[in-house]
Amino acid sequence: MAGQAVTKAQPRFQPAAPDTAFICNHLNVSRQSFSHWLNEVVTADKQPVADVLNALRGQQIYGPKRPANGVFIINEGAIRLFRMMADGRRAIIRSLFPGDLLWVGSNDLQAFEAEAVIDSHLSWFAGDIINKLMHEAPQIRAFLLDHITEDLRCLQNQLVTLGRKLAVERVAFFLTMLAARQCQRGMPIDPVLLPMSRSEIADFLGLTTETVSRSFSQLKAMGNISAQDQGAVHIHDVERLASLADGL
Amino acid sequence: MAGQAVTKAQPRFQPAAPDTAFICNHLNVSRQSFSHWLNEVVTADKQPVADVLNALRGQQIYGPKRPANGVFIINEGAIRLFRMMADGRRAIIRSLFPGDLLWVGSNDLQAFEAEAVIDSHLSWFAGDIINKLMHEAPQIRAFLLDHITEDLRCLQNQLVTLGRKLAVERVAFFLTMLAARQCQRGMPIDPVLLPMSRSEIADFLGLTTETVSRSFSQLKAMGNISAQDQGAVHIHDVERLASLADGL
DNA sequence: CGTTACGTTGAAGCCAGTCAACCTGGGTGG
DNA sequence: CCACCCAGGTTGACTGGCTTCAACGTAACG
Repeated sequence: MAGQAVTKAQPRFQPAAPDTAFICNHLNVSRQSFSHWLNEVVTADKQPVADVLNALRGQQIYGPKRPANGVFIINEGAIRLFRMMADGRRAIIRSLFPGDLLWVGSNDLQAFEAEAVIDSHLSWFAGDIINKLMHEAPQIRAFLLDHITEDLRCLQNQLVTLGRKLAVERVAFFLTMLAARQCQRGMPIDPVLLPMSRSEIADFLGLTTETVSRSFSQLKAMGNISAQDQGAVHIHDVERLASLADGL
Repeated sequence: MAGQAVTKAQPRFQPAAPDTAFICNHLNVSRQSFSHWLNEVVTADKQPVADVLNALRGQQIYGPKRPANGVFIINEGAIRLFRMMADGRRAIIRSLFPGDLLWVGSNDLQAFEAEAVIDSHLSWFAGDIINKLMHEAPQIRAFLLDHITEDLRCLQNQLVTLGRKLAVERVAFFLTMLAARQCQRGMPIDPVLLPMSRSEIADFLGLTTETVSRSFSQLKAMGNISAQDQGAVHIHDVERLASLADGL
């Protein structure tokens, strides 16, 4: 189940910075398509700048054993960022969906691991390429910075949730967030898809599977959500669920 | 107690980007002095690029009412980033000390407030100035990016702490972190200074003042720390405290 | 010397964790 | 095809760690 090496379409994980000549037309594109556009960037001799990676369900994408410096873009699938404590406690730091970015710092080896929740497809941009892109294309720099500050805000929301919210509020927050991200990606909001198990949700919200399950039931009983199967949920009133998540 | 307007030494909170001509010599300086060095950056006509702000204890520095886009640098004092929930629950997201940076995103109004824990002194760099700096001085860009990824890692640590750790482990984590930051800033490690009250620590760790107090007592009883007065703590064995924080 | 804010300690209550039983659906093999 | 297994989800009963409520101690300040 847990990760072997990832299948790599092209074998250059950390190549020397190519002489990039960018297609810097039509840059006023929306957020999620910008990620997609980045994948089209090529060098002067028409070589793609990004490394393409395919990761099967459960495979490790990044870990302490593999220090690096650069940015992943998630094209398809779902990625989880997590950290294990010595005694087996797991904390899921973030879930990444198509269009999301994953920064991997250079300083010291990172304190988290990343693996595929479902079969996924990603691109890797090495640090020096990112540097070059940020230097030569201000729009890309702005995009990357926007994204990283968005990540910060997201983590701040999670901190408030883990620090001060009750179980039901946490689950309500989780569903609201999933719904928001889903429509941010241009998908319909009605069936909110849960591409992860209860124990993943639990480790994400700082709860146990049982408590997550109970909170789901409670939300159903209160008439906030209903579920056909256990991988999809229908939210009756998004506003109401959101204010429930904020303790109102 | 809670914030009036901050005293501003120079009255341009969001000025037009000046024609910056930078002193880009001697850039191989260490982390904390780099922040200090940034304050020395001037425009072509010798005007300082940064806005200087003084904030008294308890004054608000940034809030939802004051949307902006740029970077604060903390020169002196201590700043807390926090979020209030509607019913009064408070979550402290981060404490900032001299040398730390505070990014304020542009997209939508931020979901946190910042205020001075003790009398503080900061610099403000508006978004367009930051942009210009990042474009013209790659070292500054690298420094800023390093700092923001460091922030991310820090928030990730907090998430693990709030999500999966017991009360004593949280306090141990807190003290370890303070100690680390203190020696990162070139200060002696021996008396770890606590420039905040128990209720601040509580809101930072997702606990109550009582539980924080009990955990301190427990750490004393276990022989991990000792305290002369309640604003300074002596850690007997930093390694041991750190591993305690990791649940070992 | 009283007041006030903050910290500590104790006792009781509650929310979420733990343990366990049961259910369901999907895969396997007889 | 059905019996069987197994992993994941739900629900119930009990436990435990943190919160809540409350009393007391202590230091700063007028």
